Amino acid sequence: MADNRLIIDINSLVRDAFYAIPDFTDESGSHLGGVYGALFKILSDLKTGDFERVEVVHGDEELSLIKEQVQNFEKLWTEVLLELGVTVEEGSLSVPKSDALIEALQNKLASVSGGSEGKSAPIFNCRIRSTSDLNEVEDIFAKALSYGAKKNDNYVAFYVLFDNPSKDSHGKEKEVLGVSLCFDESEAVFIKAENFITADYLGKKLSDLSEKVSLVTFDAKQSYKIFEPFEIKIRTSGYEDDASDSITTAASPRLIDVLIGAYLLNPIKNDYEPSDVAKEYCKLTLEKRTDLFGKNSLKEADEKKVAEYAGKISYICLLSAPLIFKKLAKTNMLSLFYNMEMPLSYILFAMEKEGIIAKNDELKAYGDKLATRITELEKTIYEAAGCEFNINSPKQLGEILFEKLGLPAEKKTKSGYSTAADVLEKLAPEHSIVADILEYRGLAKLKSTYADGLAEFIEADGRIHTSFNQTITATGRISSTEPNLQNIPMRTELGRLIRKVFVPREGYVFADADYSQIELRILAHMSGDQGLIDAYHEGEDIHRITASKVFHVPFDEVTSLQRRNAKAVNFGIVYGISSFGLSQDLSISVGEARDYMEKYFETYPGVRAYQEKVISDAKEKGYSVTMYGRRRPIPELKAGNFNLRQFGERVAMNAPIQGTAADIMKIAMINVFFAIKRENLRSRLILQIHDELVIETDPAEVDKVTALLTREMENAARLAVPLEAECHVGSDWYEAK
DNA sequence: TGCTAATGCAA
DNA sequence: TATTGCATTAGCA
Repeated sequence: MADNRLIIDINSLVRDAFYAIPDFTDESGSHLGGVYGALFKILSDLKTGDFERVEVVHGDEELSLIKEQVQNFEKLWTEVLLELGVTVEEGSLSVPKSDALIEALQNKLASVSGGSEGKSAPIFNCRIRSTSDLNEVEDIFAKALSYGAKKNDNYVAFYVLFDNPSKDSHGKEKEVLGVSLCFDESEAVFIKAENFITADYLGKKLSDLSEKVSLVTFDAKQSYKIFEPFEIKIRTSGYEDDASDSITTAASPRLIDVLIGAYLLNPIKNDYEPSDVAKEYCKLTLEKRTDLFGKNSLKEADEKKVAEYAGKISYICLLSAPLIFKKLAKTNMLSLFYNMEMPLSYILFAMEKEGIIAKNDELKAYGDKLATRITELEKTIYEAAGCEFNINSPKQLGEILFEKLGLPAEKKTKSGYSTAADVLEKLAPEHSIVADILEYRGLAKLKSTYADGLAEFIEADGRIHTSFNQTITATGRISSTEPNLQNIPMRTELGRLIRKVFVPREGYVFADADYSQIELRILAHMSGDQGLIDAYHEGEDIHRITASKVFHVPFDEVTSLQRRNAKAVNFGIVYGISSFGLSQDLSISVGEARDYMEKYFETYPGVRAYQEKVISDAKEKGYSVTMYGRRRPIPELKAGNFNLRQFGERVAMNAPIQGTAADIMKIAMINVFFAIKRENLRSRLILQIHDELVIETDPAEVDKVTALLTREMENAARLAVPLEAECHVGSDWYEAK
């Protein structure tokens, strides 16, 4: 076996450490930058990875800031090699891994850690006080106004503190406990919401402040529950991708959400809390909310601790905002931040607030219908098995099928037999119990997750208010939780019927529009492959056209099998397919799958070239990029493990496509939302399902809204191929889709 | 009670 | 051994 090398590209390593993409942290999670961070990263890679040699390469660097660091690093590395007695040849800084190397690097680390890049002491240089005196509060807001109104980058930080939700119901109504403010680094104040100081009052104060002052907070979407930023209040225009220099010298005050900023700078971090921003950007340690208060009501907690917690968050926002701003500018994501994500955060809030009606009675009736059949199936299954057992337990089910009934066991999982649907489907001819189990599984899923699950989320207004999360996905999509309304069944008729319980308000209808193959169209655009681009200009059925070209048959003579295969390849390409994966999907041999892919790439050579380019760029930079500059760090590309690296390559191919689709949908949402506002319509955007938008529509506005929706979606971006959106109207979600 | 694995739903 | 998510159930510490 060839030797395992840890190849270090100084430029990208230093650049990544500098931008903290991917996350360069020490054991405690504190952010490390520059040479110190790079050294630390190499050491941890060396210790954890299975390497025999280390090789250092570097290229030209344009940014002087990074160039300097690269030179520093190179000097340092050469010193280490000299200490070890390794001869340094021109252009080849390669050295075998040894304990001596690790020790020498650790000594270097210790010698540079005393410098400016070492960790600073975690101290909050900020007094925090608390008040609920109306006069005093008026005075504080007046001071904030006079400070913030002087300059647009005189930020005033605030944080709206909500209580924990009461545990009994799913109702998300969380009480406002107060608002902290900080605009002077030496002091933060927590304003308690009590007596004359109501949540409404505080919200009004913030709304007024936002007219003249740049505000910064953590998780703006939550704070919209009490205030409306002035820039949203007066806005009627859609998305504009203005140049970054006009953003940096913004003419009017803006709202800044450091959570969203931190997410854009590192979207692969699991979740962001204020303490994470404190650690990464301010090098301060902030205790986590659950560590301080658990999940109990904060009303029962020590008032002083509560005020300190809220005050510190404002302080962290004030300190981190300029740093996050600078980093967004450096990474060319300012426009993405200001023009796309910030307005979107308000739209998501508005959609959550609007919610969607789900008919409780119908949900219940649907669930009861399922329960009847489930009971029947249980009986049949127990009889066939010869005993009663928990069908929902893969462990017990595996024992029954593969031991008691002696069916041929195929796949194994970590803990036993696999009983996944694709395995069972192959076993179906062996024993009649298998088909019943599959049906049981399907029904049980529908009942637990959808019939029963969704009913739990219907609130007093008869509507389900999902949470749209903007800072979760690695690619820039939004996600939906509590409940997830982005995975309501569609593919089977029985499941699809669930959609009938989602209805618009009395007298209204739904307008539902979805993009036609947006990801494949983006691939055509980004790859610039003329064949694929032409295919989209030729006609409607892209899969048939692809089949025709790939299999060299006339368009009208494409068989349904050929079309199906072409479709699978089209989809697979977007995910960064392997021939094995394709063979699984189509139930064909790996050889045949490889043949299909080869033919596909011959047909669309630009696609292969594009994918290779994307991978090599990502390897060089450590991240891949969407059309709108959104970055997806891919540390896996530097992994020693082959499978992990392969995964990294698939991610590198997929992220720009999925991410660009997400970007375009976000633009469409902004344009749709403000067009509705501009035209004073009563219709409301209520759902987004990645490539689909649902609007609750006043029947009098149907023509206007369907036209608007289709227009804004199709014109959200101008690509080398047309973007197509299909719009349907119906009196429930089933009909409208 | 909290965590992970297995499973399956969507784009 | 196909991308991105979220919810449920079992099973176990």
